[in-house]
Amino acid sequence: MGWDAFGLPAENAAIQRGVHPNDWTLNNIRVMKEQFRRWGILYDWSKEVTTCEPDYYRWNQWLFLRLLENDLAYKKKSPVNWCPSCNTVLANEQVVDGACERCGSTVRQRDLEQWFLRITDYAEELLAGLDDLDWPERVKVMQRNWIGRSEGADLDFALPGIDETLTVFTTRPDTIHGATFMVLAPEHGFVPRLIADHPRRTEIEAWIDRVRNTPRIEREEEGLAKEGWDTGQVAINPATGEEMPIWLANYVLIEYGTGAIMAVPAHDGRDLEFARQYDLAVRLVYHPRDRELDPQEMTEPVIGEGEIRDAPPFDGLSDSPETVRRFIDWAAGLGWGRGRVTYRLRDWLISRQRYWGTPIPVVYCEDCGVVPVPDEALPVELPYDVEFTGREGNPLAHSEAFVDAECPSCGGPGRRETDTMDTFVDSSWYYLRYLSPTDGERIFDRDLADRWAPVDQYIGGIEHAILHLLYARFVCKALADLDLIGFREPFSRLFNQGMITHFSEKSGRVEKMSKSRGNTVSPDRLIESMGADTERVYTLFLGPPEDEVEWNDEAVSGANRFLNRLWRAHEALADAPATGPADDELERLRHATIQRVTTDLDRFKFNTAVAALMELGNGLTRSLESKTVSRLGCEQALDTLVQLLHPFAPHMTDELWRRRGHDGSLVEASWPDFDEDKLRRDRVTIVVQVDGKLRDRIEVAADADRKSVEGLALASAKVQQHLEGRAVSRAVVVPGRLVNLVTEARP
RNA sequence: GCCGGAGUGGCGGAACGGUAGACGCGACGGACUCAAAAUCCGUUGUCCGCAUAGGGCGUGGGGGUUCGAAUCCCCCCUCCGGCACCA
Repeated sequence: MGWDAFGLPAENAAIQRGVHPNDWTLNNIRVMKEQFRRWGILYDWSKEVTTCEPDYYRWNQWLFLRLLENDLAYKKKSPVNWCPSCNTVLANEQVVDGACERCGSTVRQRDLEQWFLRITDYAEELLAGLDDLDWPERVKVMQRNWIGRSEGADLDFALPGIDETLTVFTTRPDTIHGATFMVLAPEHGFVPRLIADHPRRTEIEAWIDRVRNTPRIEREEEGLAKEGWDTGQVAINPATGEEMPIWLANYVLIEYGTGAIMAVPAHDGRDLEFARQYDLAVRLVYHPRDRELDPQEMTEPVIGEGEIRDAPPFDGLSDSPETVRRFIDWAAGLGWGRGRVTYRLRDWLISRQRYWGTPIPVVYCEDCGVVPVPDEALPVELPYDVEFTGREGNPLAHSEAFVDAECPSCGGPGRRETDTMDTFVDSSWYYLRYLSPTDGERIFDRDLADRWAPVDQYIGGIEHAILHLLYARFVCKALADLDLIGFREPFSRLFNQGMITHFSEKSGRVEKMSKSRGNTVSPDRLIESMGADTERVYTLFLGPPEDEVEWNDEAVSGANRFLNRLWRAHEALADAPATGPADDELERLRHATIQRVTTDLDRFKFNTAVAALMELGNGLTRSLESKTVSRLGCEQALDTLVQLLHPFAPHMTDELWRRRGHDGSLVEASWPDFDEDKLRRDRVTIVVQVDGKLRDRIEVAADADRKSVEGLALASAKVQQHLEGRAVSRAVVVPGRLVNLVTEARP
């Protein structure tokens, strides 16, 4: 069990209620442990880990230093996402629709110097590795989308006006003959020189400023109007030798590719829209085969069809990956292009301007610069005595005792880094610490790690699809490259549990059950009234665990009735007869239930496992009431039921187990086995169909051969009635299941 | 727009290509009770039908494959989720 205990909620509680984050967190852990106890949830507490303890976060710092040594951690100034409410920067993955993933505030852009981890070095492996993981498809798809690989080429364009070469990234180098203008992001490095002599320079600069300061959410908004300026400069199209005007526009993003594009309006919707808006030339490369298009009139780009014309030696080629490849080879041969793959994934921003996290272990020295804290000096501990005001700025920065530090290199005066790490760093490797949680010498025991990890079965919510799960994969690969572990993927199999939803009085809708929505059902009260076993059985019976399921307060009684019936069944055992005619039937059901529950548990189908247990319970109850099964048979059925039910309802089953006279706890008892022979029946019910429609059911000996089953089916009066004298042309016999009689004159 | 997932009774949900609706909730009828609760028994997809006789129709819609389709294939609709001015 691990407590992912650092993070903003603790610090916000401190600000709002004046409780220290450390006290608040440790108290929450205590309360939650007690809750687990009441639920009957079992963990191996000797493997407990708490990320906010120095014992743990010291190894976070140690890991950071290794990444720093290997150039996988670095600091740079760049535009970053700033949440004004949380008063900290956020990683791209923590910005959802332009808003803070945690609090929902609109995120602003700020230029700040921040620490990053070089996850982009692993983009290709993170993408390729997904194919071999036994993970839900949707999680893999989300990661693929997030990594955003695109294959294409870098192409060089001469800019005679400023004596530079402009490189653009394009996935369609095969359309270069149709490139009629260039577009740069307003932030592109060449822009100041390109517009230096522009007659309306100040206007352009004002516009650039406005675009830069547009909040991310607005700039990414759908249907945002395209705006641009002609720089008055030109680039030379290396394929045609022609001059092309260079424009600046808000639809080109500095973060992607090279921050500049070649615009091919005939074959790109965005470029076409821009060309029409500013009356720029349009030239077709791929001409549709079935119609003539006037480039000056066309309103839709030509995509994925047509053949190349007026671009020797490529004339006649169709739009295909092979054509793209030939263009790349051609450009490469002439020296103005080369194949390249780009990714949407950005490096992981881990700096946080908050107190309740792992201090980043570096010291700034005027003489030596950025100096890592030596391993022996770890952990850099969080000071307890800090003021929480809620004002902007990290409380750590106001703690002189923390900030003042000696330079580890020269011994001179230094200033400690006050940024703390994103809590996703804490959770990116914790599974390795589980193996040796108290080891004071090492981050983890490599031998144990290589023996136990990767994790065979991981369980988590979909909300971690591109956060925790991507970071943990990255850190695993980095650890492997640092030769600290011998595997490159942390979690072999992943299961996504669904959310529990419930009607919310506040919104009048069925929503995710959460405290903030005020639609929670207190497990404590339910446990109080019906017991933890009812709570557990019902929760598992709700529906498939991977689905979103709605909590139904009324349906809980079903689980409660089931358990009560079982208890009464135990009390009724004494009245069972010595011998019973239906012993075999209950015995068969008992074995069938063992089989069903065992396989259902393996498949995580807890809802159908509970259903199977209820069926055995019903069978037993009926037997006891009708007194058709011997006492021994009933006792066996009850014992098996109690054993199979134990993981679902541990408290009551353990009690019943003892009352039945067994020694010890069911936790230590073995799982029941089923006997194939006992599953067999002597006589089976066979369904008879005529032309695929159910017409009758017949009883036959289980080992009856096809011919005799067919004969019995034909002998059925109901079947004869439906055949109406038509001849049977074919009989499909599925042993033990059905007979389908196919007639000649079928409709 | 691209990609992924899902549509089954009044409700939650079951169904290796082989009896659609297991199991549970709810509802209705009955037993017990002075009464209620609890408990127990029965009915409960829908339509025709006096029927607890028989039959028609039924797994979002339309085609197809098959002796047989909720399940496999194609097209469409709706909902949920991810990505999206990504060159």
